Amino acid sequence: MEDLSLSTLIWLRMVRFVQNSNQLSNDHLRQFGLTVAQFEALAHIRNFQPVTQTDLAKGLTVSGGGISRMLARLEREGLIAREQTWKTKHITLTEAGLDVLERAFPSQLHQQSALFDDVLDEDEQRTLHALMKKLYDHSLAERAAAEEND
Amino acid sequence: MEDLSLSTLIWLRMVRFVQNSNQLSNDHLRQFGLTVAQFEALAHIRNFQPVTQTDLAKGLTVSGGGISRMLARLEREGLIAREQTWKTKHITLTEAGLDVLERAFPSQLHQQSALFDDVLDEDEQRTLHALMKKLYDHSLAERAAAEEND
DNA sequence: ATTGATCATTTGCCCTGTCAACTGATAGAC
DNA sequence: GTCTATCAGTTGACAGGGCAAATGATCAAT
Repeated sequence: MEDLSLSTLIWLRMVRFVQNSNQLSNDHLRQFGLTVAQFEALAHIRNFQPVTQTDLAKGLTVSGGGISRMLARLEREGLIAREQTWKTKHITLTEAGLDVLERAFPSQLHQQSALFDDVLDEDEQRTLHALMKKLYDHSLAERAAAEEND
Repeated sequence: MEDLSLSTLIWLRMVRFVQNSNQLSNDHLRQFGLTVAQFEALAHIRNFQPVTQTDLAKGLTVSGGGISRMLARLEREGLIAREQTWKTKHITLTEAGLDVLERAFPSQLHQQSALFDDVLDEDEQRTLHALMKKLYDHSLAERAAAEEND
């Protein structure tokens, strides 16, 4: 076992934390018949509807293909509607979609926040937020740079 | 758009950062014909071989089913060997597996570390590491608690 | 009007990953 | 010795997601 660098250790903890957190969210959302990805898609649609698939894909950072399939499932289950105008499809929540989102939203956000609030005080959260912003912005720039020379 | 709590903002940034980072790693590892998951599996096997599938699954935090499939692919490509003794299978790297791992390892670790080293100094990394440890440990405890009452 | 270029979306093929049901093998209990 | 509980691993059905090739629809130039 080689000795890992500090950044590698941070990376490992972060990946595992995100995995655990997603797992917990999935367990929690199961009672509403939703997955984390679906919950996030519904929440994003509610905030931006009507929205095109391309914009939704960007907002959720998934590929066009991925969003197409997920929306097909959500449509099949009657949670969203896709209205085609011209060449783009505009996505909106159905009654059922809004209903399940409103039932799931509060407890999901609470469950999610608790993971942070239970162990980090306000100051620590501010610090973490600032650090994550730096990392996130940098990773975005790297992704953009990778796009360029392809 | 509701105003999101600080913890939710941190969460979003962290998830997106991990996504971006994984994507960058996948792009990088493509030249070696590996995915991030495969890279991590090979690295883990090298450090602990010979190792059983169950232990490997625990080490990588994936389910037994998931590890079974991934190892089947790695075996098909000749990167690992599975030796069955009694009821358990012991996994080791093949020559080819060790070779590709040793070619990919340095640049992958470097690429990975750069994401942190480029924007965070030593102090910031120590702070982040400490915060992530708290979060990670807490998420582990929560997962354990969820297991209990099922 | 026809031909192309362009953009949104879909689809085939693949990898990752979960869960639950199933197979095989071993170890005890009788 | 047989029967059963248990444990390692596999497999089917599914969701999530990537990439690349194919569709479809619009728009611009001829």
